[in-house]
Amino acid sequence: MNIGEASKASGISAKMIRYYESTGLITAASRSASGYRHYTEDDLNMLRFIRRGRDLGFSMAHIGELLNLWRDQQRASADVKRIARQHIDDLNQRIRNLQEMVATLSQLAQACHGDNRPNCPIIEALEHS
Amino acid sequence: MNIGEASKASGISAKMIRYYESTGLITAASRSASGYRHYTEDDLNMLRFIRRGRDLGFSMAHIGELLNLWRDQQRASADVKRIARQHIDDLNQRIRNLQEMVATLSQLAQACHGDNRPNCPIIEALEHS
DNA sequence: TATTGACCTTACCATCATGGGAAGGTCAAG
DNA sequence: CTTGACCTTCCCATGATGGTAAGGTCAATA
Repeated sequence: MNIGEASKASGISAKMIRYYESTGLITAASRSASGYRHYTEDDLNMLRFIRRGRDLGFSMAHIGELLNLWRDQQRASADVKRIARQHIDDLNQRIRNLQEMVATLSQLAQACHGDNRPNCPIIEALEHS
Repeated sequence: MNIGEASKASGISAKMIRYYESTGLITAASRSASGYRHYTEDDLNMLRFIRRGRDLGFSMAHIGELLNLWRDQQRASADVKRIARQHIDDLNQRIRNLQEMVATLSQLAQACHGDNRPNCPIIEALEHS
């Protein structure tokens, strides 16, 4: 199938499929006589694998590692688990950061009258915290 | 004071101070005869205002709006509150997304033996979910 | 058969906020 | 007068994605 169909079937834009190829994340697709990329069912499975990894927030670098492990029938599941755990830790750190921001901002917003007057604890907090 | 001192005092890199100037977020600093940027205490307060906004996760666009409101003595606190609330909603949405990823990944990681064998529910989930 | 419209190709530019580095000018202390 | 710390502008890179432009291909239809 051509790249458009592969894009629809995998949920990855044609643009990104070409980009993944250019960065070496995926091997170059075979080409028709006229230069059109051609994708097999196996290629499609790989693209879906990538999309699911992205949906779980893995970076391209991590997805590259996971793809290698996927292809390696002799892999140790410990290696996969290590990458996943590392990613979970990273996600949790980001969540904590965001939650701290929300906590601070919520307090300030609650204390703000939100009317026509200029006095505002949010602005004050930004002025000197 | 010069840009290096302003950078240390505000916690914003000299690089970013120049960038903020180039994008119009802040007005161009005055210059010495030899072209060095010069910063007053007022400038410093503005830079600190920006850094605190960044610490709270506001985008540059939002910080621009907040700066305008800060300078506007006739501002309505409702405008500030609206921006803050909007940002809180955005942060909460991002938190929910990340939490969903963590939930899925944690389940998978827990089910993964993490040993020398290749069988791995994480890889399986990426294969076909 | 000629045209049309949907598809494909590459190549370049933009995002957002930030850092790195090069090439060169300025300043103050020794 | 030299040295080292600072400053200037300019260009490039990031990560993952989208946009657009200029041009080639393909299949169906008039």
